[in-house]
Amino acid sequence: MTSRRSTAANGPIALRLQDVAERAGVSLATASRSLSGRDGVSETVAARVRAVAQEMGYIANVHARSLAGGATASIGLLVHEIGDPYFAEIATGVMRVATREGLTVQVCHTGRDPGQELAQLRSLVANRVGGIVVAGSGFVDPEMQAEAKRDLAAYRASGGRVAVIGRHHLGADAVLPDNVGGGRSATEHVLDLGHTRIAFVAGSRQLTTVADRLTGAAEALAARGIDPASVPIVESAFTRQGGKDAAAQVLAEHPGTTAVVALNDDMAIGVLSHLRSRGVRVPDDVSVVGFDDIDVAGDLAPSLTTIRLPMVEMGEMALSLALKEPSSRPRRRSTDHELVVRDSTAPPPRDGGSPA
Amino acid sequence: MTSRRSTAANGPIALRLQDVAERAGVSLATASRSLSGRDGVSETVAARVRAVAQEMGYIANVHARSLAGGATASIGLLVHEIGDPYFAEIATGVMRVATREGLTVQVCHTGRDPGQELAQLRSLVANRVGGIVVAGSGFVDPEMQAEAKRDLAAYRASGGRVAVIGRHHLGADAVLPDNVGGGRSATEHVLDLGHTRIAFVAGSRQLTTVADRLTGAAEALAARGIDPASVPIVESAFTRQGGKDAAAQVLAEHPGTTAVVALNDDMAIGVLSHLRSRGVRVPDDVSVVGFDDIDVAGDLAPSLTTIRLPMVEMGEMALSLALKEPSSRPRRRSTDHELVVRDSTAPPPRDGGSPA
DNA sequence: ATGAAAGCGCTAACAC
DNA sequence: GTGTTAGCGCTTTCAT
Repeated sequence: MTSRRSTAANGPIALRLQDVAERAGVSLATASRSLSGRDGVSETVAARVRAVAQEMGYIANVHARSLAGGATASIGLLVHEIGDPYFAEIATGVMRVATREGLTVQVCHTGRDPGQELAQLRSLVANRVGGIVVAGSGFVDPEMQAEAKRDLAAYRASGGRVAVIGRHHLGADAVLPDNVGGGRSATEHVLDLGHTRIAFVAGSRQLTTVADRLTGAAEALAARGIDPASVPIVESAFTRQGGKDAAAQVLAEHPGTTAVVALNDDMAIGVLSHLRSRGVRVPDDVSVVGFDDIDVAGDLAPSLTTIRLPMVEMGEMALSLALKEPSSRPRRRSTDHELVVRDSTAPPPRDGGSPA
Repeated sequence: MTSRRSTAANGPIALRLQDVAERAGVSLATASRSLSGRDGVSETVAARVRAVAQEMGYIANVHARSLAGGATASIGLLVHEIGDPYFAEIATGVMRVATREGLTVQVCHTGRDPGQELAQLRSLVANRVGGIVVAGSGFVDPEMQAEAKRDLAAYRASGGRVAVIGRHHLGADAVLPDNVGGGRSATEHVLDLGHTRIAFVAGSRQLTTVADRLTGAAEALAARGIDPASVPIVESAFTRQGGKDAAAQVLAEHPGTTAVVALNDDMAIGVLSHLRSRGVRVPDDVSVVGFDDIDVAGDLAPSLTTIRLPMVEMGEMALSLALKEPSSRPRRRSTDHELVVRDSTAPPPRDGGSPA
C-alpha cells in the first residue's frame, strides 16, 4: 500500500519524503532523521535511506522544511547592479563566507530603483532568509527609506539578521568603507603632483558614497588652503556613461583642467574613453584618478591610478557580522584604503595644459 | 481572544496572516482572499484587510504560500561567474522579462565548479522555483553532467520548466548563440586584412562555447586553403588572466604572429594588457580580435574589434522559452552575430611583424 | 460574501 | 532506535 498520488490525469508530482520512507521501509520520522544527519537512527538504516533517496533522485522541499521549523540555509544579498564590478567583488566575498557556512545566497538586484529595492527586500523577508546583506548606498527616496527601515525592523524583531555595507540609516550592523579617507588620498595625490586645476566627476550627491568621498576631497583641498567651493564638481550618473558625459562637460565648461578625479572606476573608464576620443592624452595633458580599484583597473590603457577598497573582504565582513549573535547596539567595522599609483597620473603639463 | 504566540521568553515571531485577520475582524480565509486579490470578498472588506496588513507591516511567508499550493513567483538563473560581463548582460535580459512577469529571480553562481553547479541546481529545485535558466557552457565532468541531467529531468517531470543558453546535452529548450558563425567571421576578418600568421587564444576546449567558436574558425581557414591544424591554438583560462598567460605564450612560442583572435572579450582584454606591457603595439604590430562585445569593449584603448552577440536578448529569449507551455520536443532558438570593427585590428605590418 | 476545516511536505516533540 | 502525531502558515474546497 502506497500513498503516492500521481495519476495519469494530473501528471507526476515531485517526490516526497514519504515516498522515500515507504520505499526504504521506514517511517517518515526515521527518513527525516536519516537525511538531515541527526542521530537517533542506526547508521545502517540511515545509510540505506540515504541510498534510496539518492537513487530515487529525491530533493527535499525547502518550503516544507522551513515551515516545519528547520533551519533556513539561505541568506539574501541586495545589490544595485549585478555586473557592476564593485558589487561583483562584494558578492564574491559574501559567497565565500556563505559557501564556508553551507549557506545558499539569493542575490537580488535593484537596478538602483528605490521601488525595486523595497520590493526585493520584501521578497527576501518573505522568503524568511536567515540573514540579509544590503550592499550599496542608501535609499534616495525618504519615503522608501522609511518603509524599508520599518520592514527591516520587523524582520529583525522576528529573529532576522541584517548587515549593511556603506553608511545607512537602517540601524543595522555596518561595514564602512573608508570613503572619506580615500577621497582625501586621491585628492592629495593630484595635489602632490602639482595640479591646481582639478575637477571632480561624481555620481549623485544623494548617494552617501559620493557625499563621503567628496567630504574627504574637500578636507584635502582645505588642508592646502584651497577653497573647496572653488573646485568644480560635475555630477552625472555613477556609471561608465556618466563618466563620458561628465568628461565632455569638464572639457566644455572647465578648459584648462589638468586633473580629473572620478569618484568610481567605472566613471573613470568613461572619462578615459571620452578624453581619448577627443584626442586628449592621459596623463600627458590630463591626469585621471579613479576609486575602488576594480579588477580591470590595472589592465586599462593607461592603467588607472585609483583608491583600492578591500571589496571582497567587505563582503566577507558583512556576512560574518550578519551571522554573529545579535548585539544590543549596531556594530561597525571600518575598512582601510590604499592609493594605487599607475600610469594615468603625472605632473601637469608645463604650459598649464590645453586639453581641448 | 487572540492566538498570538509571542512571549517575553522566546521573543517575537513574524506576523501571520491570522494576526492580520483577527485585527481586521475577519476569518483567515477572507484575509487570504483579500490579499491575493481573488474574488469572493466584498471590495469594502478587502480594502480594509489590505489596509490593516499594510499598517501592521505584514509580509506573507512564501514557504507557507508555496506549500499550500500557491503560485511560486520565483525563477532561478544559473551562471558561472557573477560579474563576468557576459553573464551579467544575460542576467539583465532575464531580469527584464522576470520583472515584466512579476517574478523574482534567484541568481546562483557556480564559480565554474561542476560540484557547485550541481549543488546550486539542486537548491533551485529544492526551492521549487517555477523555472530554471541555465546560462554558460555545459558540464565538463561527465558524471556531474549525468546527475544534473537526471535532476533536471525529475524537475521537469514534476512540472518544472528549464531553458539553457548554449549547447548542452540536457534535452531542454535552448537558446543557441551563433558561436560557429562568429568564429568564422572573426577569422575571415583578419584573413581579409591580409594576416597569415594568426594565433587563437582560447579557453578550455571542453567548453562547448570554445569548441564551437573554434569550429567556425577552422571553417574559415579551410575555405581559404589554410590547414587549420597549422594554426596555433593556445588554451588557457577563459578569463582576463588566462588571456595574459596565453599572450605570453604566443609571444614566446609563436614569434612573428601578427593577429591574435581571442575567443572572448575578457581574454582579449588580458591579451591587450600583456602586449602593452611588452611594448607590442596594437594594431600596428599585432591585431587583436575579441568575442561577445561586452559593454566595455568600445571603451578600451585601443577599442576592441569583436563579434557582437545579443546577450541581453539571449537572456530574454531563454526565460521566455522557459515560461512557455512545455512542448513535446525541445525548442531551439538561434541568434545571429555581428562583426564590430574598431581600432584593435589593421593590416599586418609590412615587414611581416616582429612583436617581441 | 464569509467562515470552518482539510491539507501542502516536513521537523520535532513525544510515545514505545 | 524507531514510529506516531501535532503543528509550521498558508490556500482552497466545502458549508453556510
